[in-house]
Amino acid sequence: MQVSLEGFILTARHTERQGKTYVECWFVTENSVVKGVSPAQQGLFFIKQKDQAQATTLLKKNAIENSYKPLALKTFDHQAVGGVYFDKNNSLYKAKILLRQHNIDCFEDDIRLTERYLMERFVYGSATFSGVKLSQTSNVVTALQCKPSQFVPNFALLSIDIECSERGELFSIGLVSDTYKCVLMIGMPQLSDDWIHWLDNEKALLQQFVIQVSQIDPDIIIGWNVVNFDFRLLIKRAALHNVELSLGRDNQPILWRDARNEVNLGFVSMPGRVVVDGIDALKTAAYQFDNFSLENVAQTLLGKGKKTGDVDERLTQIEYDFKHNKVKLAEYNLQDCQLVLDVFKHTKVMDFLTLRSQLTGLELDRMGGSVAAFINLYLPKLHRAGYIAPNRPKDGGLASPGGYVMSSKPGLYKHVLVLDFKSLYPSIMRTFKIDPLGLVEGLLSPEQAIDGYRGAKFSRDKHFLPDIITSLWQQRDEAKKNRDAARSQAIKILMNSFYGVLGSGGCPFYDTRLASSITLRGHDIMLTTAKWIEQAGYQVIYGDTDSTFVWLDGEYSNQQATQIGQSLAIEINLKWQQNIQQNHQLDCDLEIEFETHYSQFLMPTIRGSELGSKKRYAGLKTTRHGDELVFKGLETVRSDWTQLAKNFQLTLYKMVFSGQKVHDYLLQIIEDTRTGKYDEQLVYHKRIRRKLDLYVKNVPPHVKAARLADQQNKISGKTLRYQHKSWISYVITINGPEPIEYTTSQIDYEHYVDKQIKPIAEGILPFIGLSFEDMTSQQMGLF
DNA sequence: TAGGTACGTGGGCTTAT
DNA sequence: TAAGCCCACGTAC
Repeated sequence: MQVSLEGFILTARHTERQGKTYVECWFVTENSVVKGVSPAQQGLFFIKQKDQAQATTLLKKNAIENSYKPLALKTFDHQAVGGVYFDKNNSLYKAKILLRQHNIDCFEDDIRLTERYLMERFVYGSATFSGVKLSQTSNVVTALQCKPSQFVPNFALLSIDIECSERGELFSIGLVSDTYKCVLMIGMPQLSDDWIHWLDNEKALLQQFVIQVSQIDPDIIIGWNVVNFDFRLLIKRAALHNVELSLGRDNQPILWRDARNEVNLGFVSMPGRVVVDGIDALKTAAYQFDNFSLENVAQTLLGKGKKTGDVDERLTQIEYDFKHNKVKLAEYNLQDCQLVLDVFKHTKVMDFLTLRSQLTGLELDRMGGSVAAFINLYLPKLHRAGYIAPNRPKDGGLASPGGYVMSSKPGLYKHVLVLDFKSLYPSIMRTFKIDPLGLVEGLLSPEQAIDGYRGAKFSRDKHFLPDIITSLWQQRDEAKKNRDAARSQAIKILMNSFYGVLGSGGCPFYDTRLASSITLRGHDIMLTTAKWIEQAGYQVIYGDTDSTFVWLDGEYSNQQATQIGQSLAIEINLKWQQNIQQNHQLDCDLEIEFETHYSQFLMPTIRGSELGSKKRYAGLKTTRHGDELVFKGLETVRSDWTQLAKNFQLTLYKMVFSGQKVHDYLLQIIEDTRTGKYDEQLVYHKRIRRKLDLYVKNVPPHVKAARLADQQNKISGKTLRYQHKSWISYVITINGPEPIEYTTSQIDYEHYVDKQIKPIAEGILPFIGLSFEDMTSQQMGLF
């Protein structure tokens, strides 16, 4: 029976049967879940036609089955290529290794079969698919055909969370969806709510979990660190008890893969279901939290969530409850599942991931992947233009410069305006037709081409990126108009990733001329814009990459300042249009806009110098809704400064901006610090970004503290907590840094006065004619 | 299971004195 | 022991 349906691809993989390879996709349709199986597919890569004889001989000698076909395609250096085709994935893999060993270039040999299958059909996430169904009730479609679509289903989400002992023995598993909740708990049945299912032992728990998931039949399983904690442990315990974790659809087993270069990182996959971790998902959607614990995220976003003590305390509590109060543990377990579900709903992060998938073809559970997204979008178009992708540079390629950061003019200012270019790099790529194919074609006919930098020339009409960006830009404007934040965000991130990808040696299209033609054009735009603003009679005091800070010397009302900002923006936009039409005969897509009016603004100097600082400033922003203090780069916004320093800086700047005297406050805070009034604000938090034993050349304070902590943990038989990448909280004592959980020495108050208060005071006091040294030495004299 | 560069700061380590 | 270099971290864009 022939069918045609619309669906969204949950998972796609290739399978082999009788020496042939098939693409197998699981689709969620409007009211069913369908497995589609394609006709037999061949994997392929390309080689230069001149290498064909040697390659064919080598493959034959090694008995690797293949077929070769010359194609009307060429490399970026204009050499004709042919495709080498394989029925079996393993043959392709062996072939590329063999040919590489004999220095024969293979192209696009790392594009996987399923990815190529979908991208060459321009299928990204959604698909209209058709094929043959065996019966009315079957959920399998063979002879699959796919076409692009925009269909989005309602995904069935299931939130899971496990509780276990410190040694990793399972206690319980919570499962919560919109319509169902339960906790599977090991223990003798006792009087309790019916959502608690009692199981005899760990093996029974795991078996029941598989049954439960199969019955709930979710499309997407979510949780908090669910892959690298929950599933990692579930898989380990299942192996121990010889339980098959057939959690996929059609009872397919779940698969675990360790990341290549990371110890504590792995991935799960299973046909027909996707596992999405809340932490990864929020990070991908550009959410930022100081601390990605579920408690903190739920508290920040939803204003709810339980208060928990430190990790040790929590583990002890769980183990205690498992012995003495299982119902309480079950409730706790359930609550975490519910919180994750609530966070997903609140942030609409699945909407974001779905849109990202539709824009890029990346799977829902694929994090990062900017290069892959670029390839998915670009490669099919490139092939149709007669080219294949080059290989990524072996040595990472030549470096390219980044954004232009102006020297700043330090000072305490009134009325500083910030003008920003909207999406500067994408707009440069649009305007100046920056594009990999465009570079190849531009160099072929340089006389009509657009000048780039570092010898680049870009074709005026043969290119893809400018049009892709233009289309995305329009879609984003549309999304903004419809107040569709998830869509707007997904598009913004994708647009901004294009530059990063072209500037990354990990991308096959990397070319320093592409990246430099974007960034160096940015330099020129910044400098020229600043020049025009000065010609208009204002002073530019700073700028970074796409922003320009303009000082209005004099007295202005908010309205007047805004007026000036807006007319400056209009004037500059006009000038750029004229300039680019005149010099390049191109339409200008650059757009500067008036962003902020700071009624008070501090541009500090570099510490211990007269020179203006970069990437550090503070200002009092005036908006319709009132005043707001903004800090950039300064201690207040740095997670590795103490709360004491942050509170001090905030108060001090407020006082200075409002013209208050700071003398008494400064002396008071120093005295209060010394007398122990702020002891709980003296903690440093810092990440330990490497493994603890890799710090050999010099041992920074946070590493010293971490080593002390783990020495103590070892002595008292506790788990070592700092050996791999981790976070440490510590204080500085008269005996040096000590971890907060094992602080024994007296706090070194002079350290805090000297290293947390003094530098912050010295950052701003000189601008109001004061000196920290003078103010405090008078005080010292009194003692 | 490959987005980037530019920058400031503190502190340890090495070296010249 | 002061100066300079380099490492480590976090941040702006």
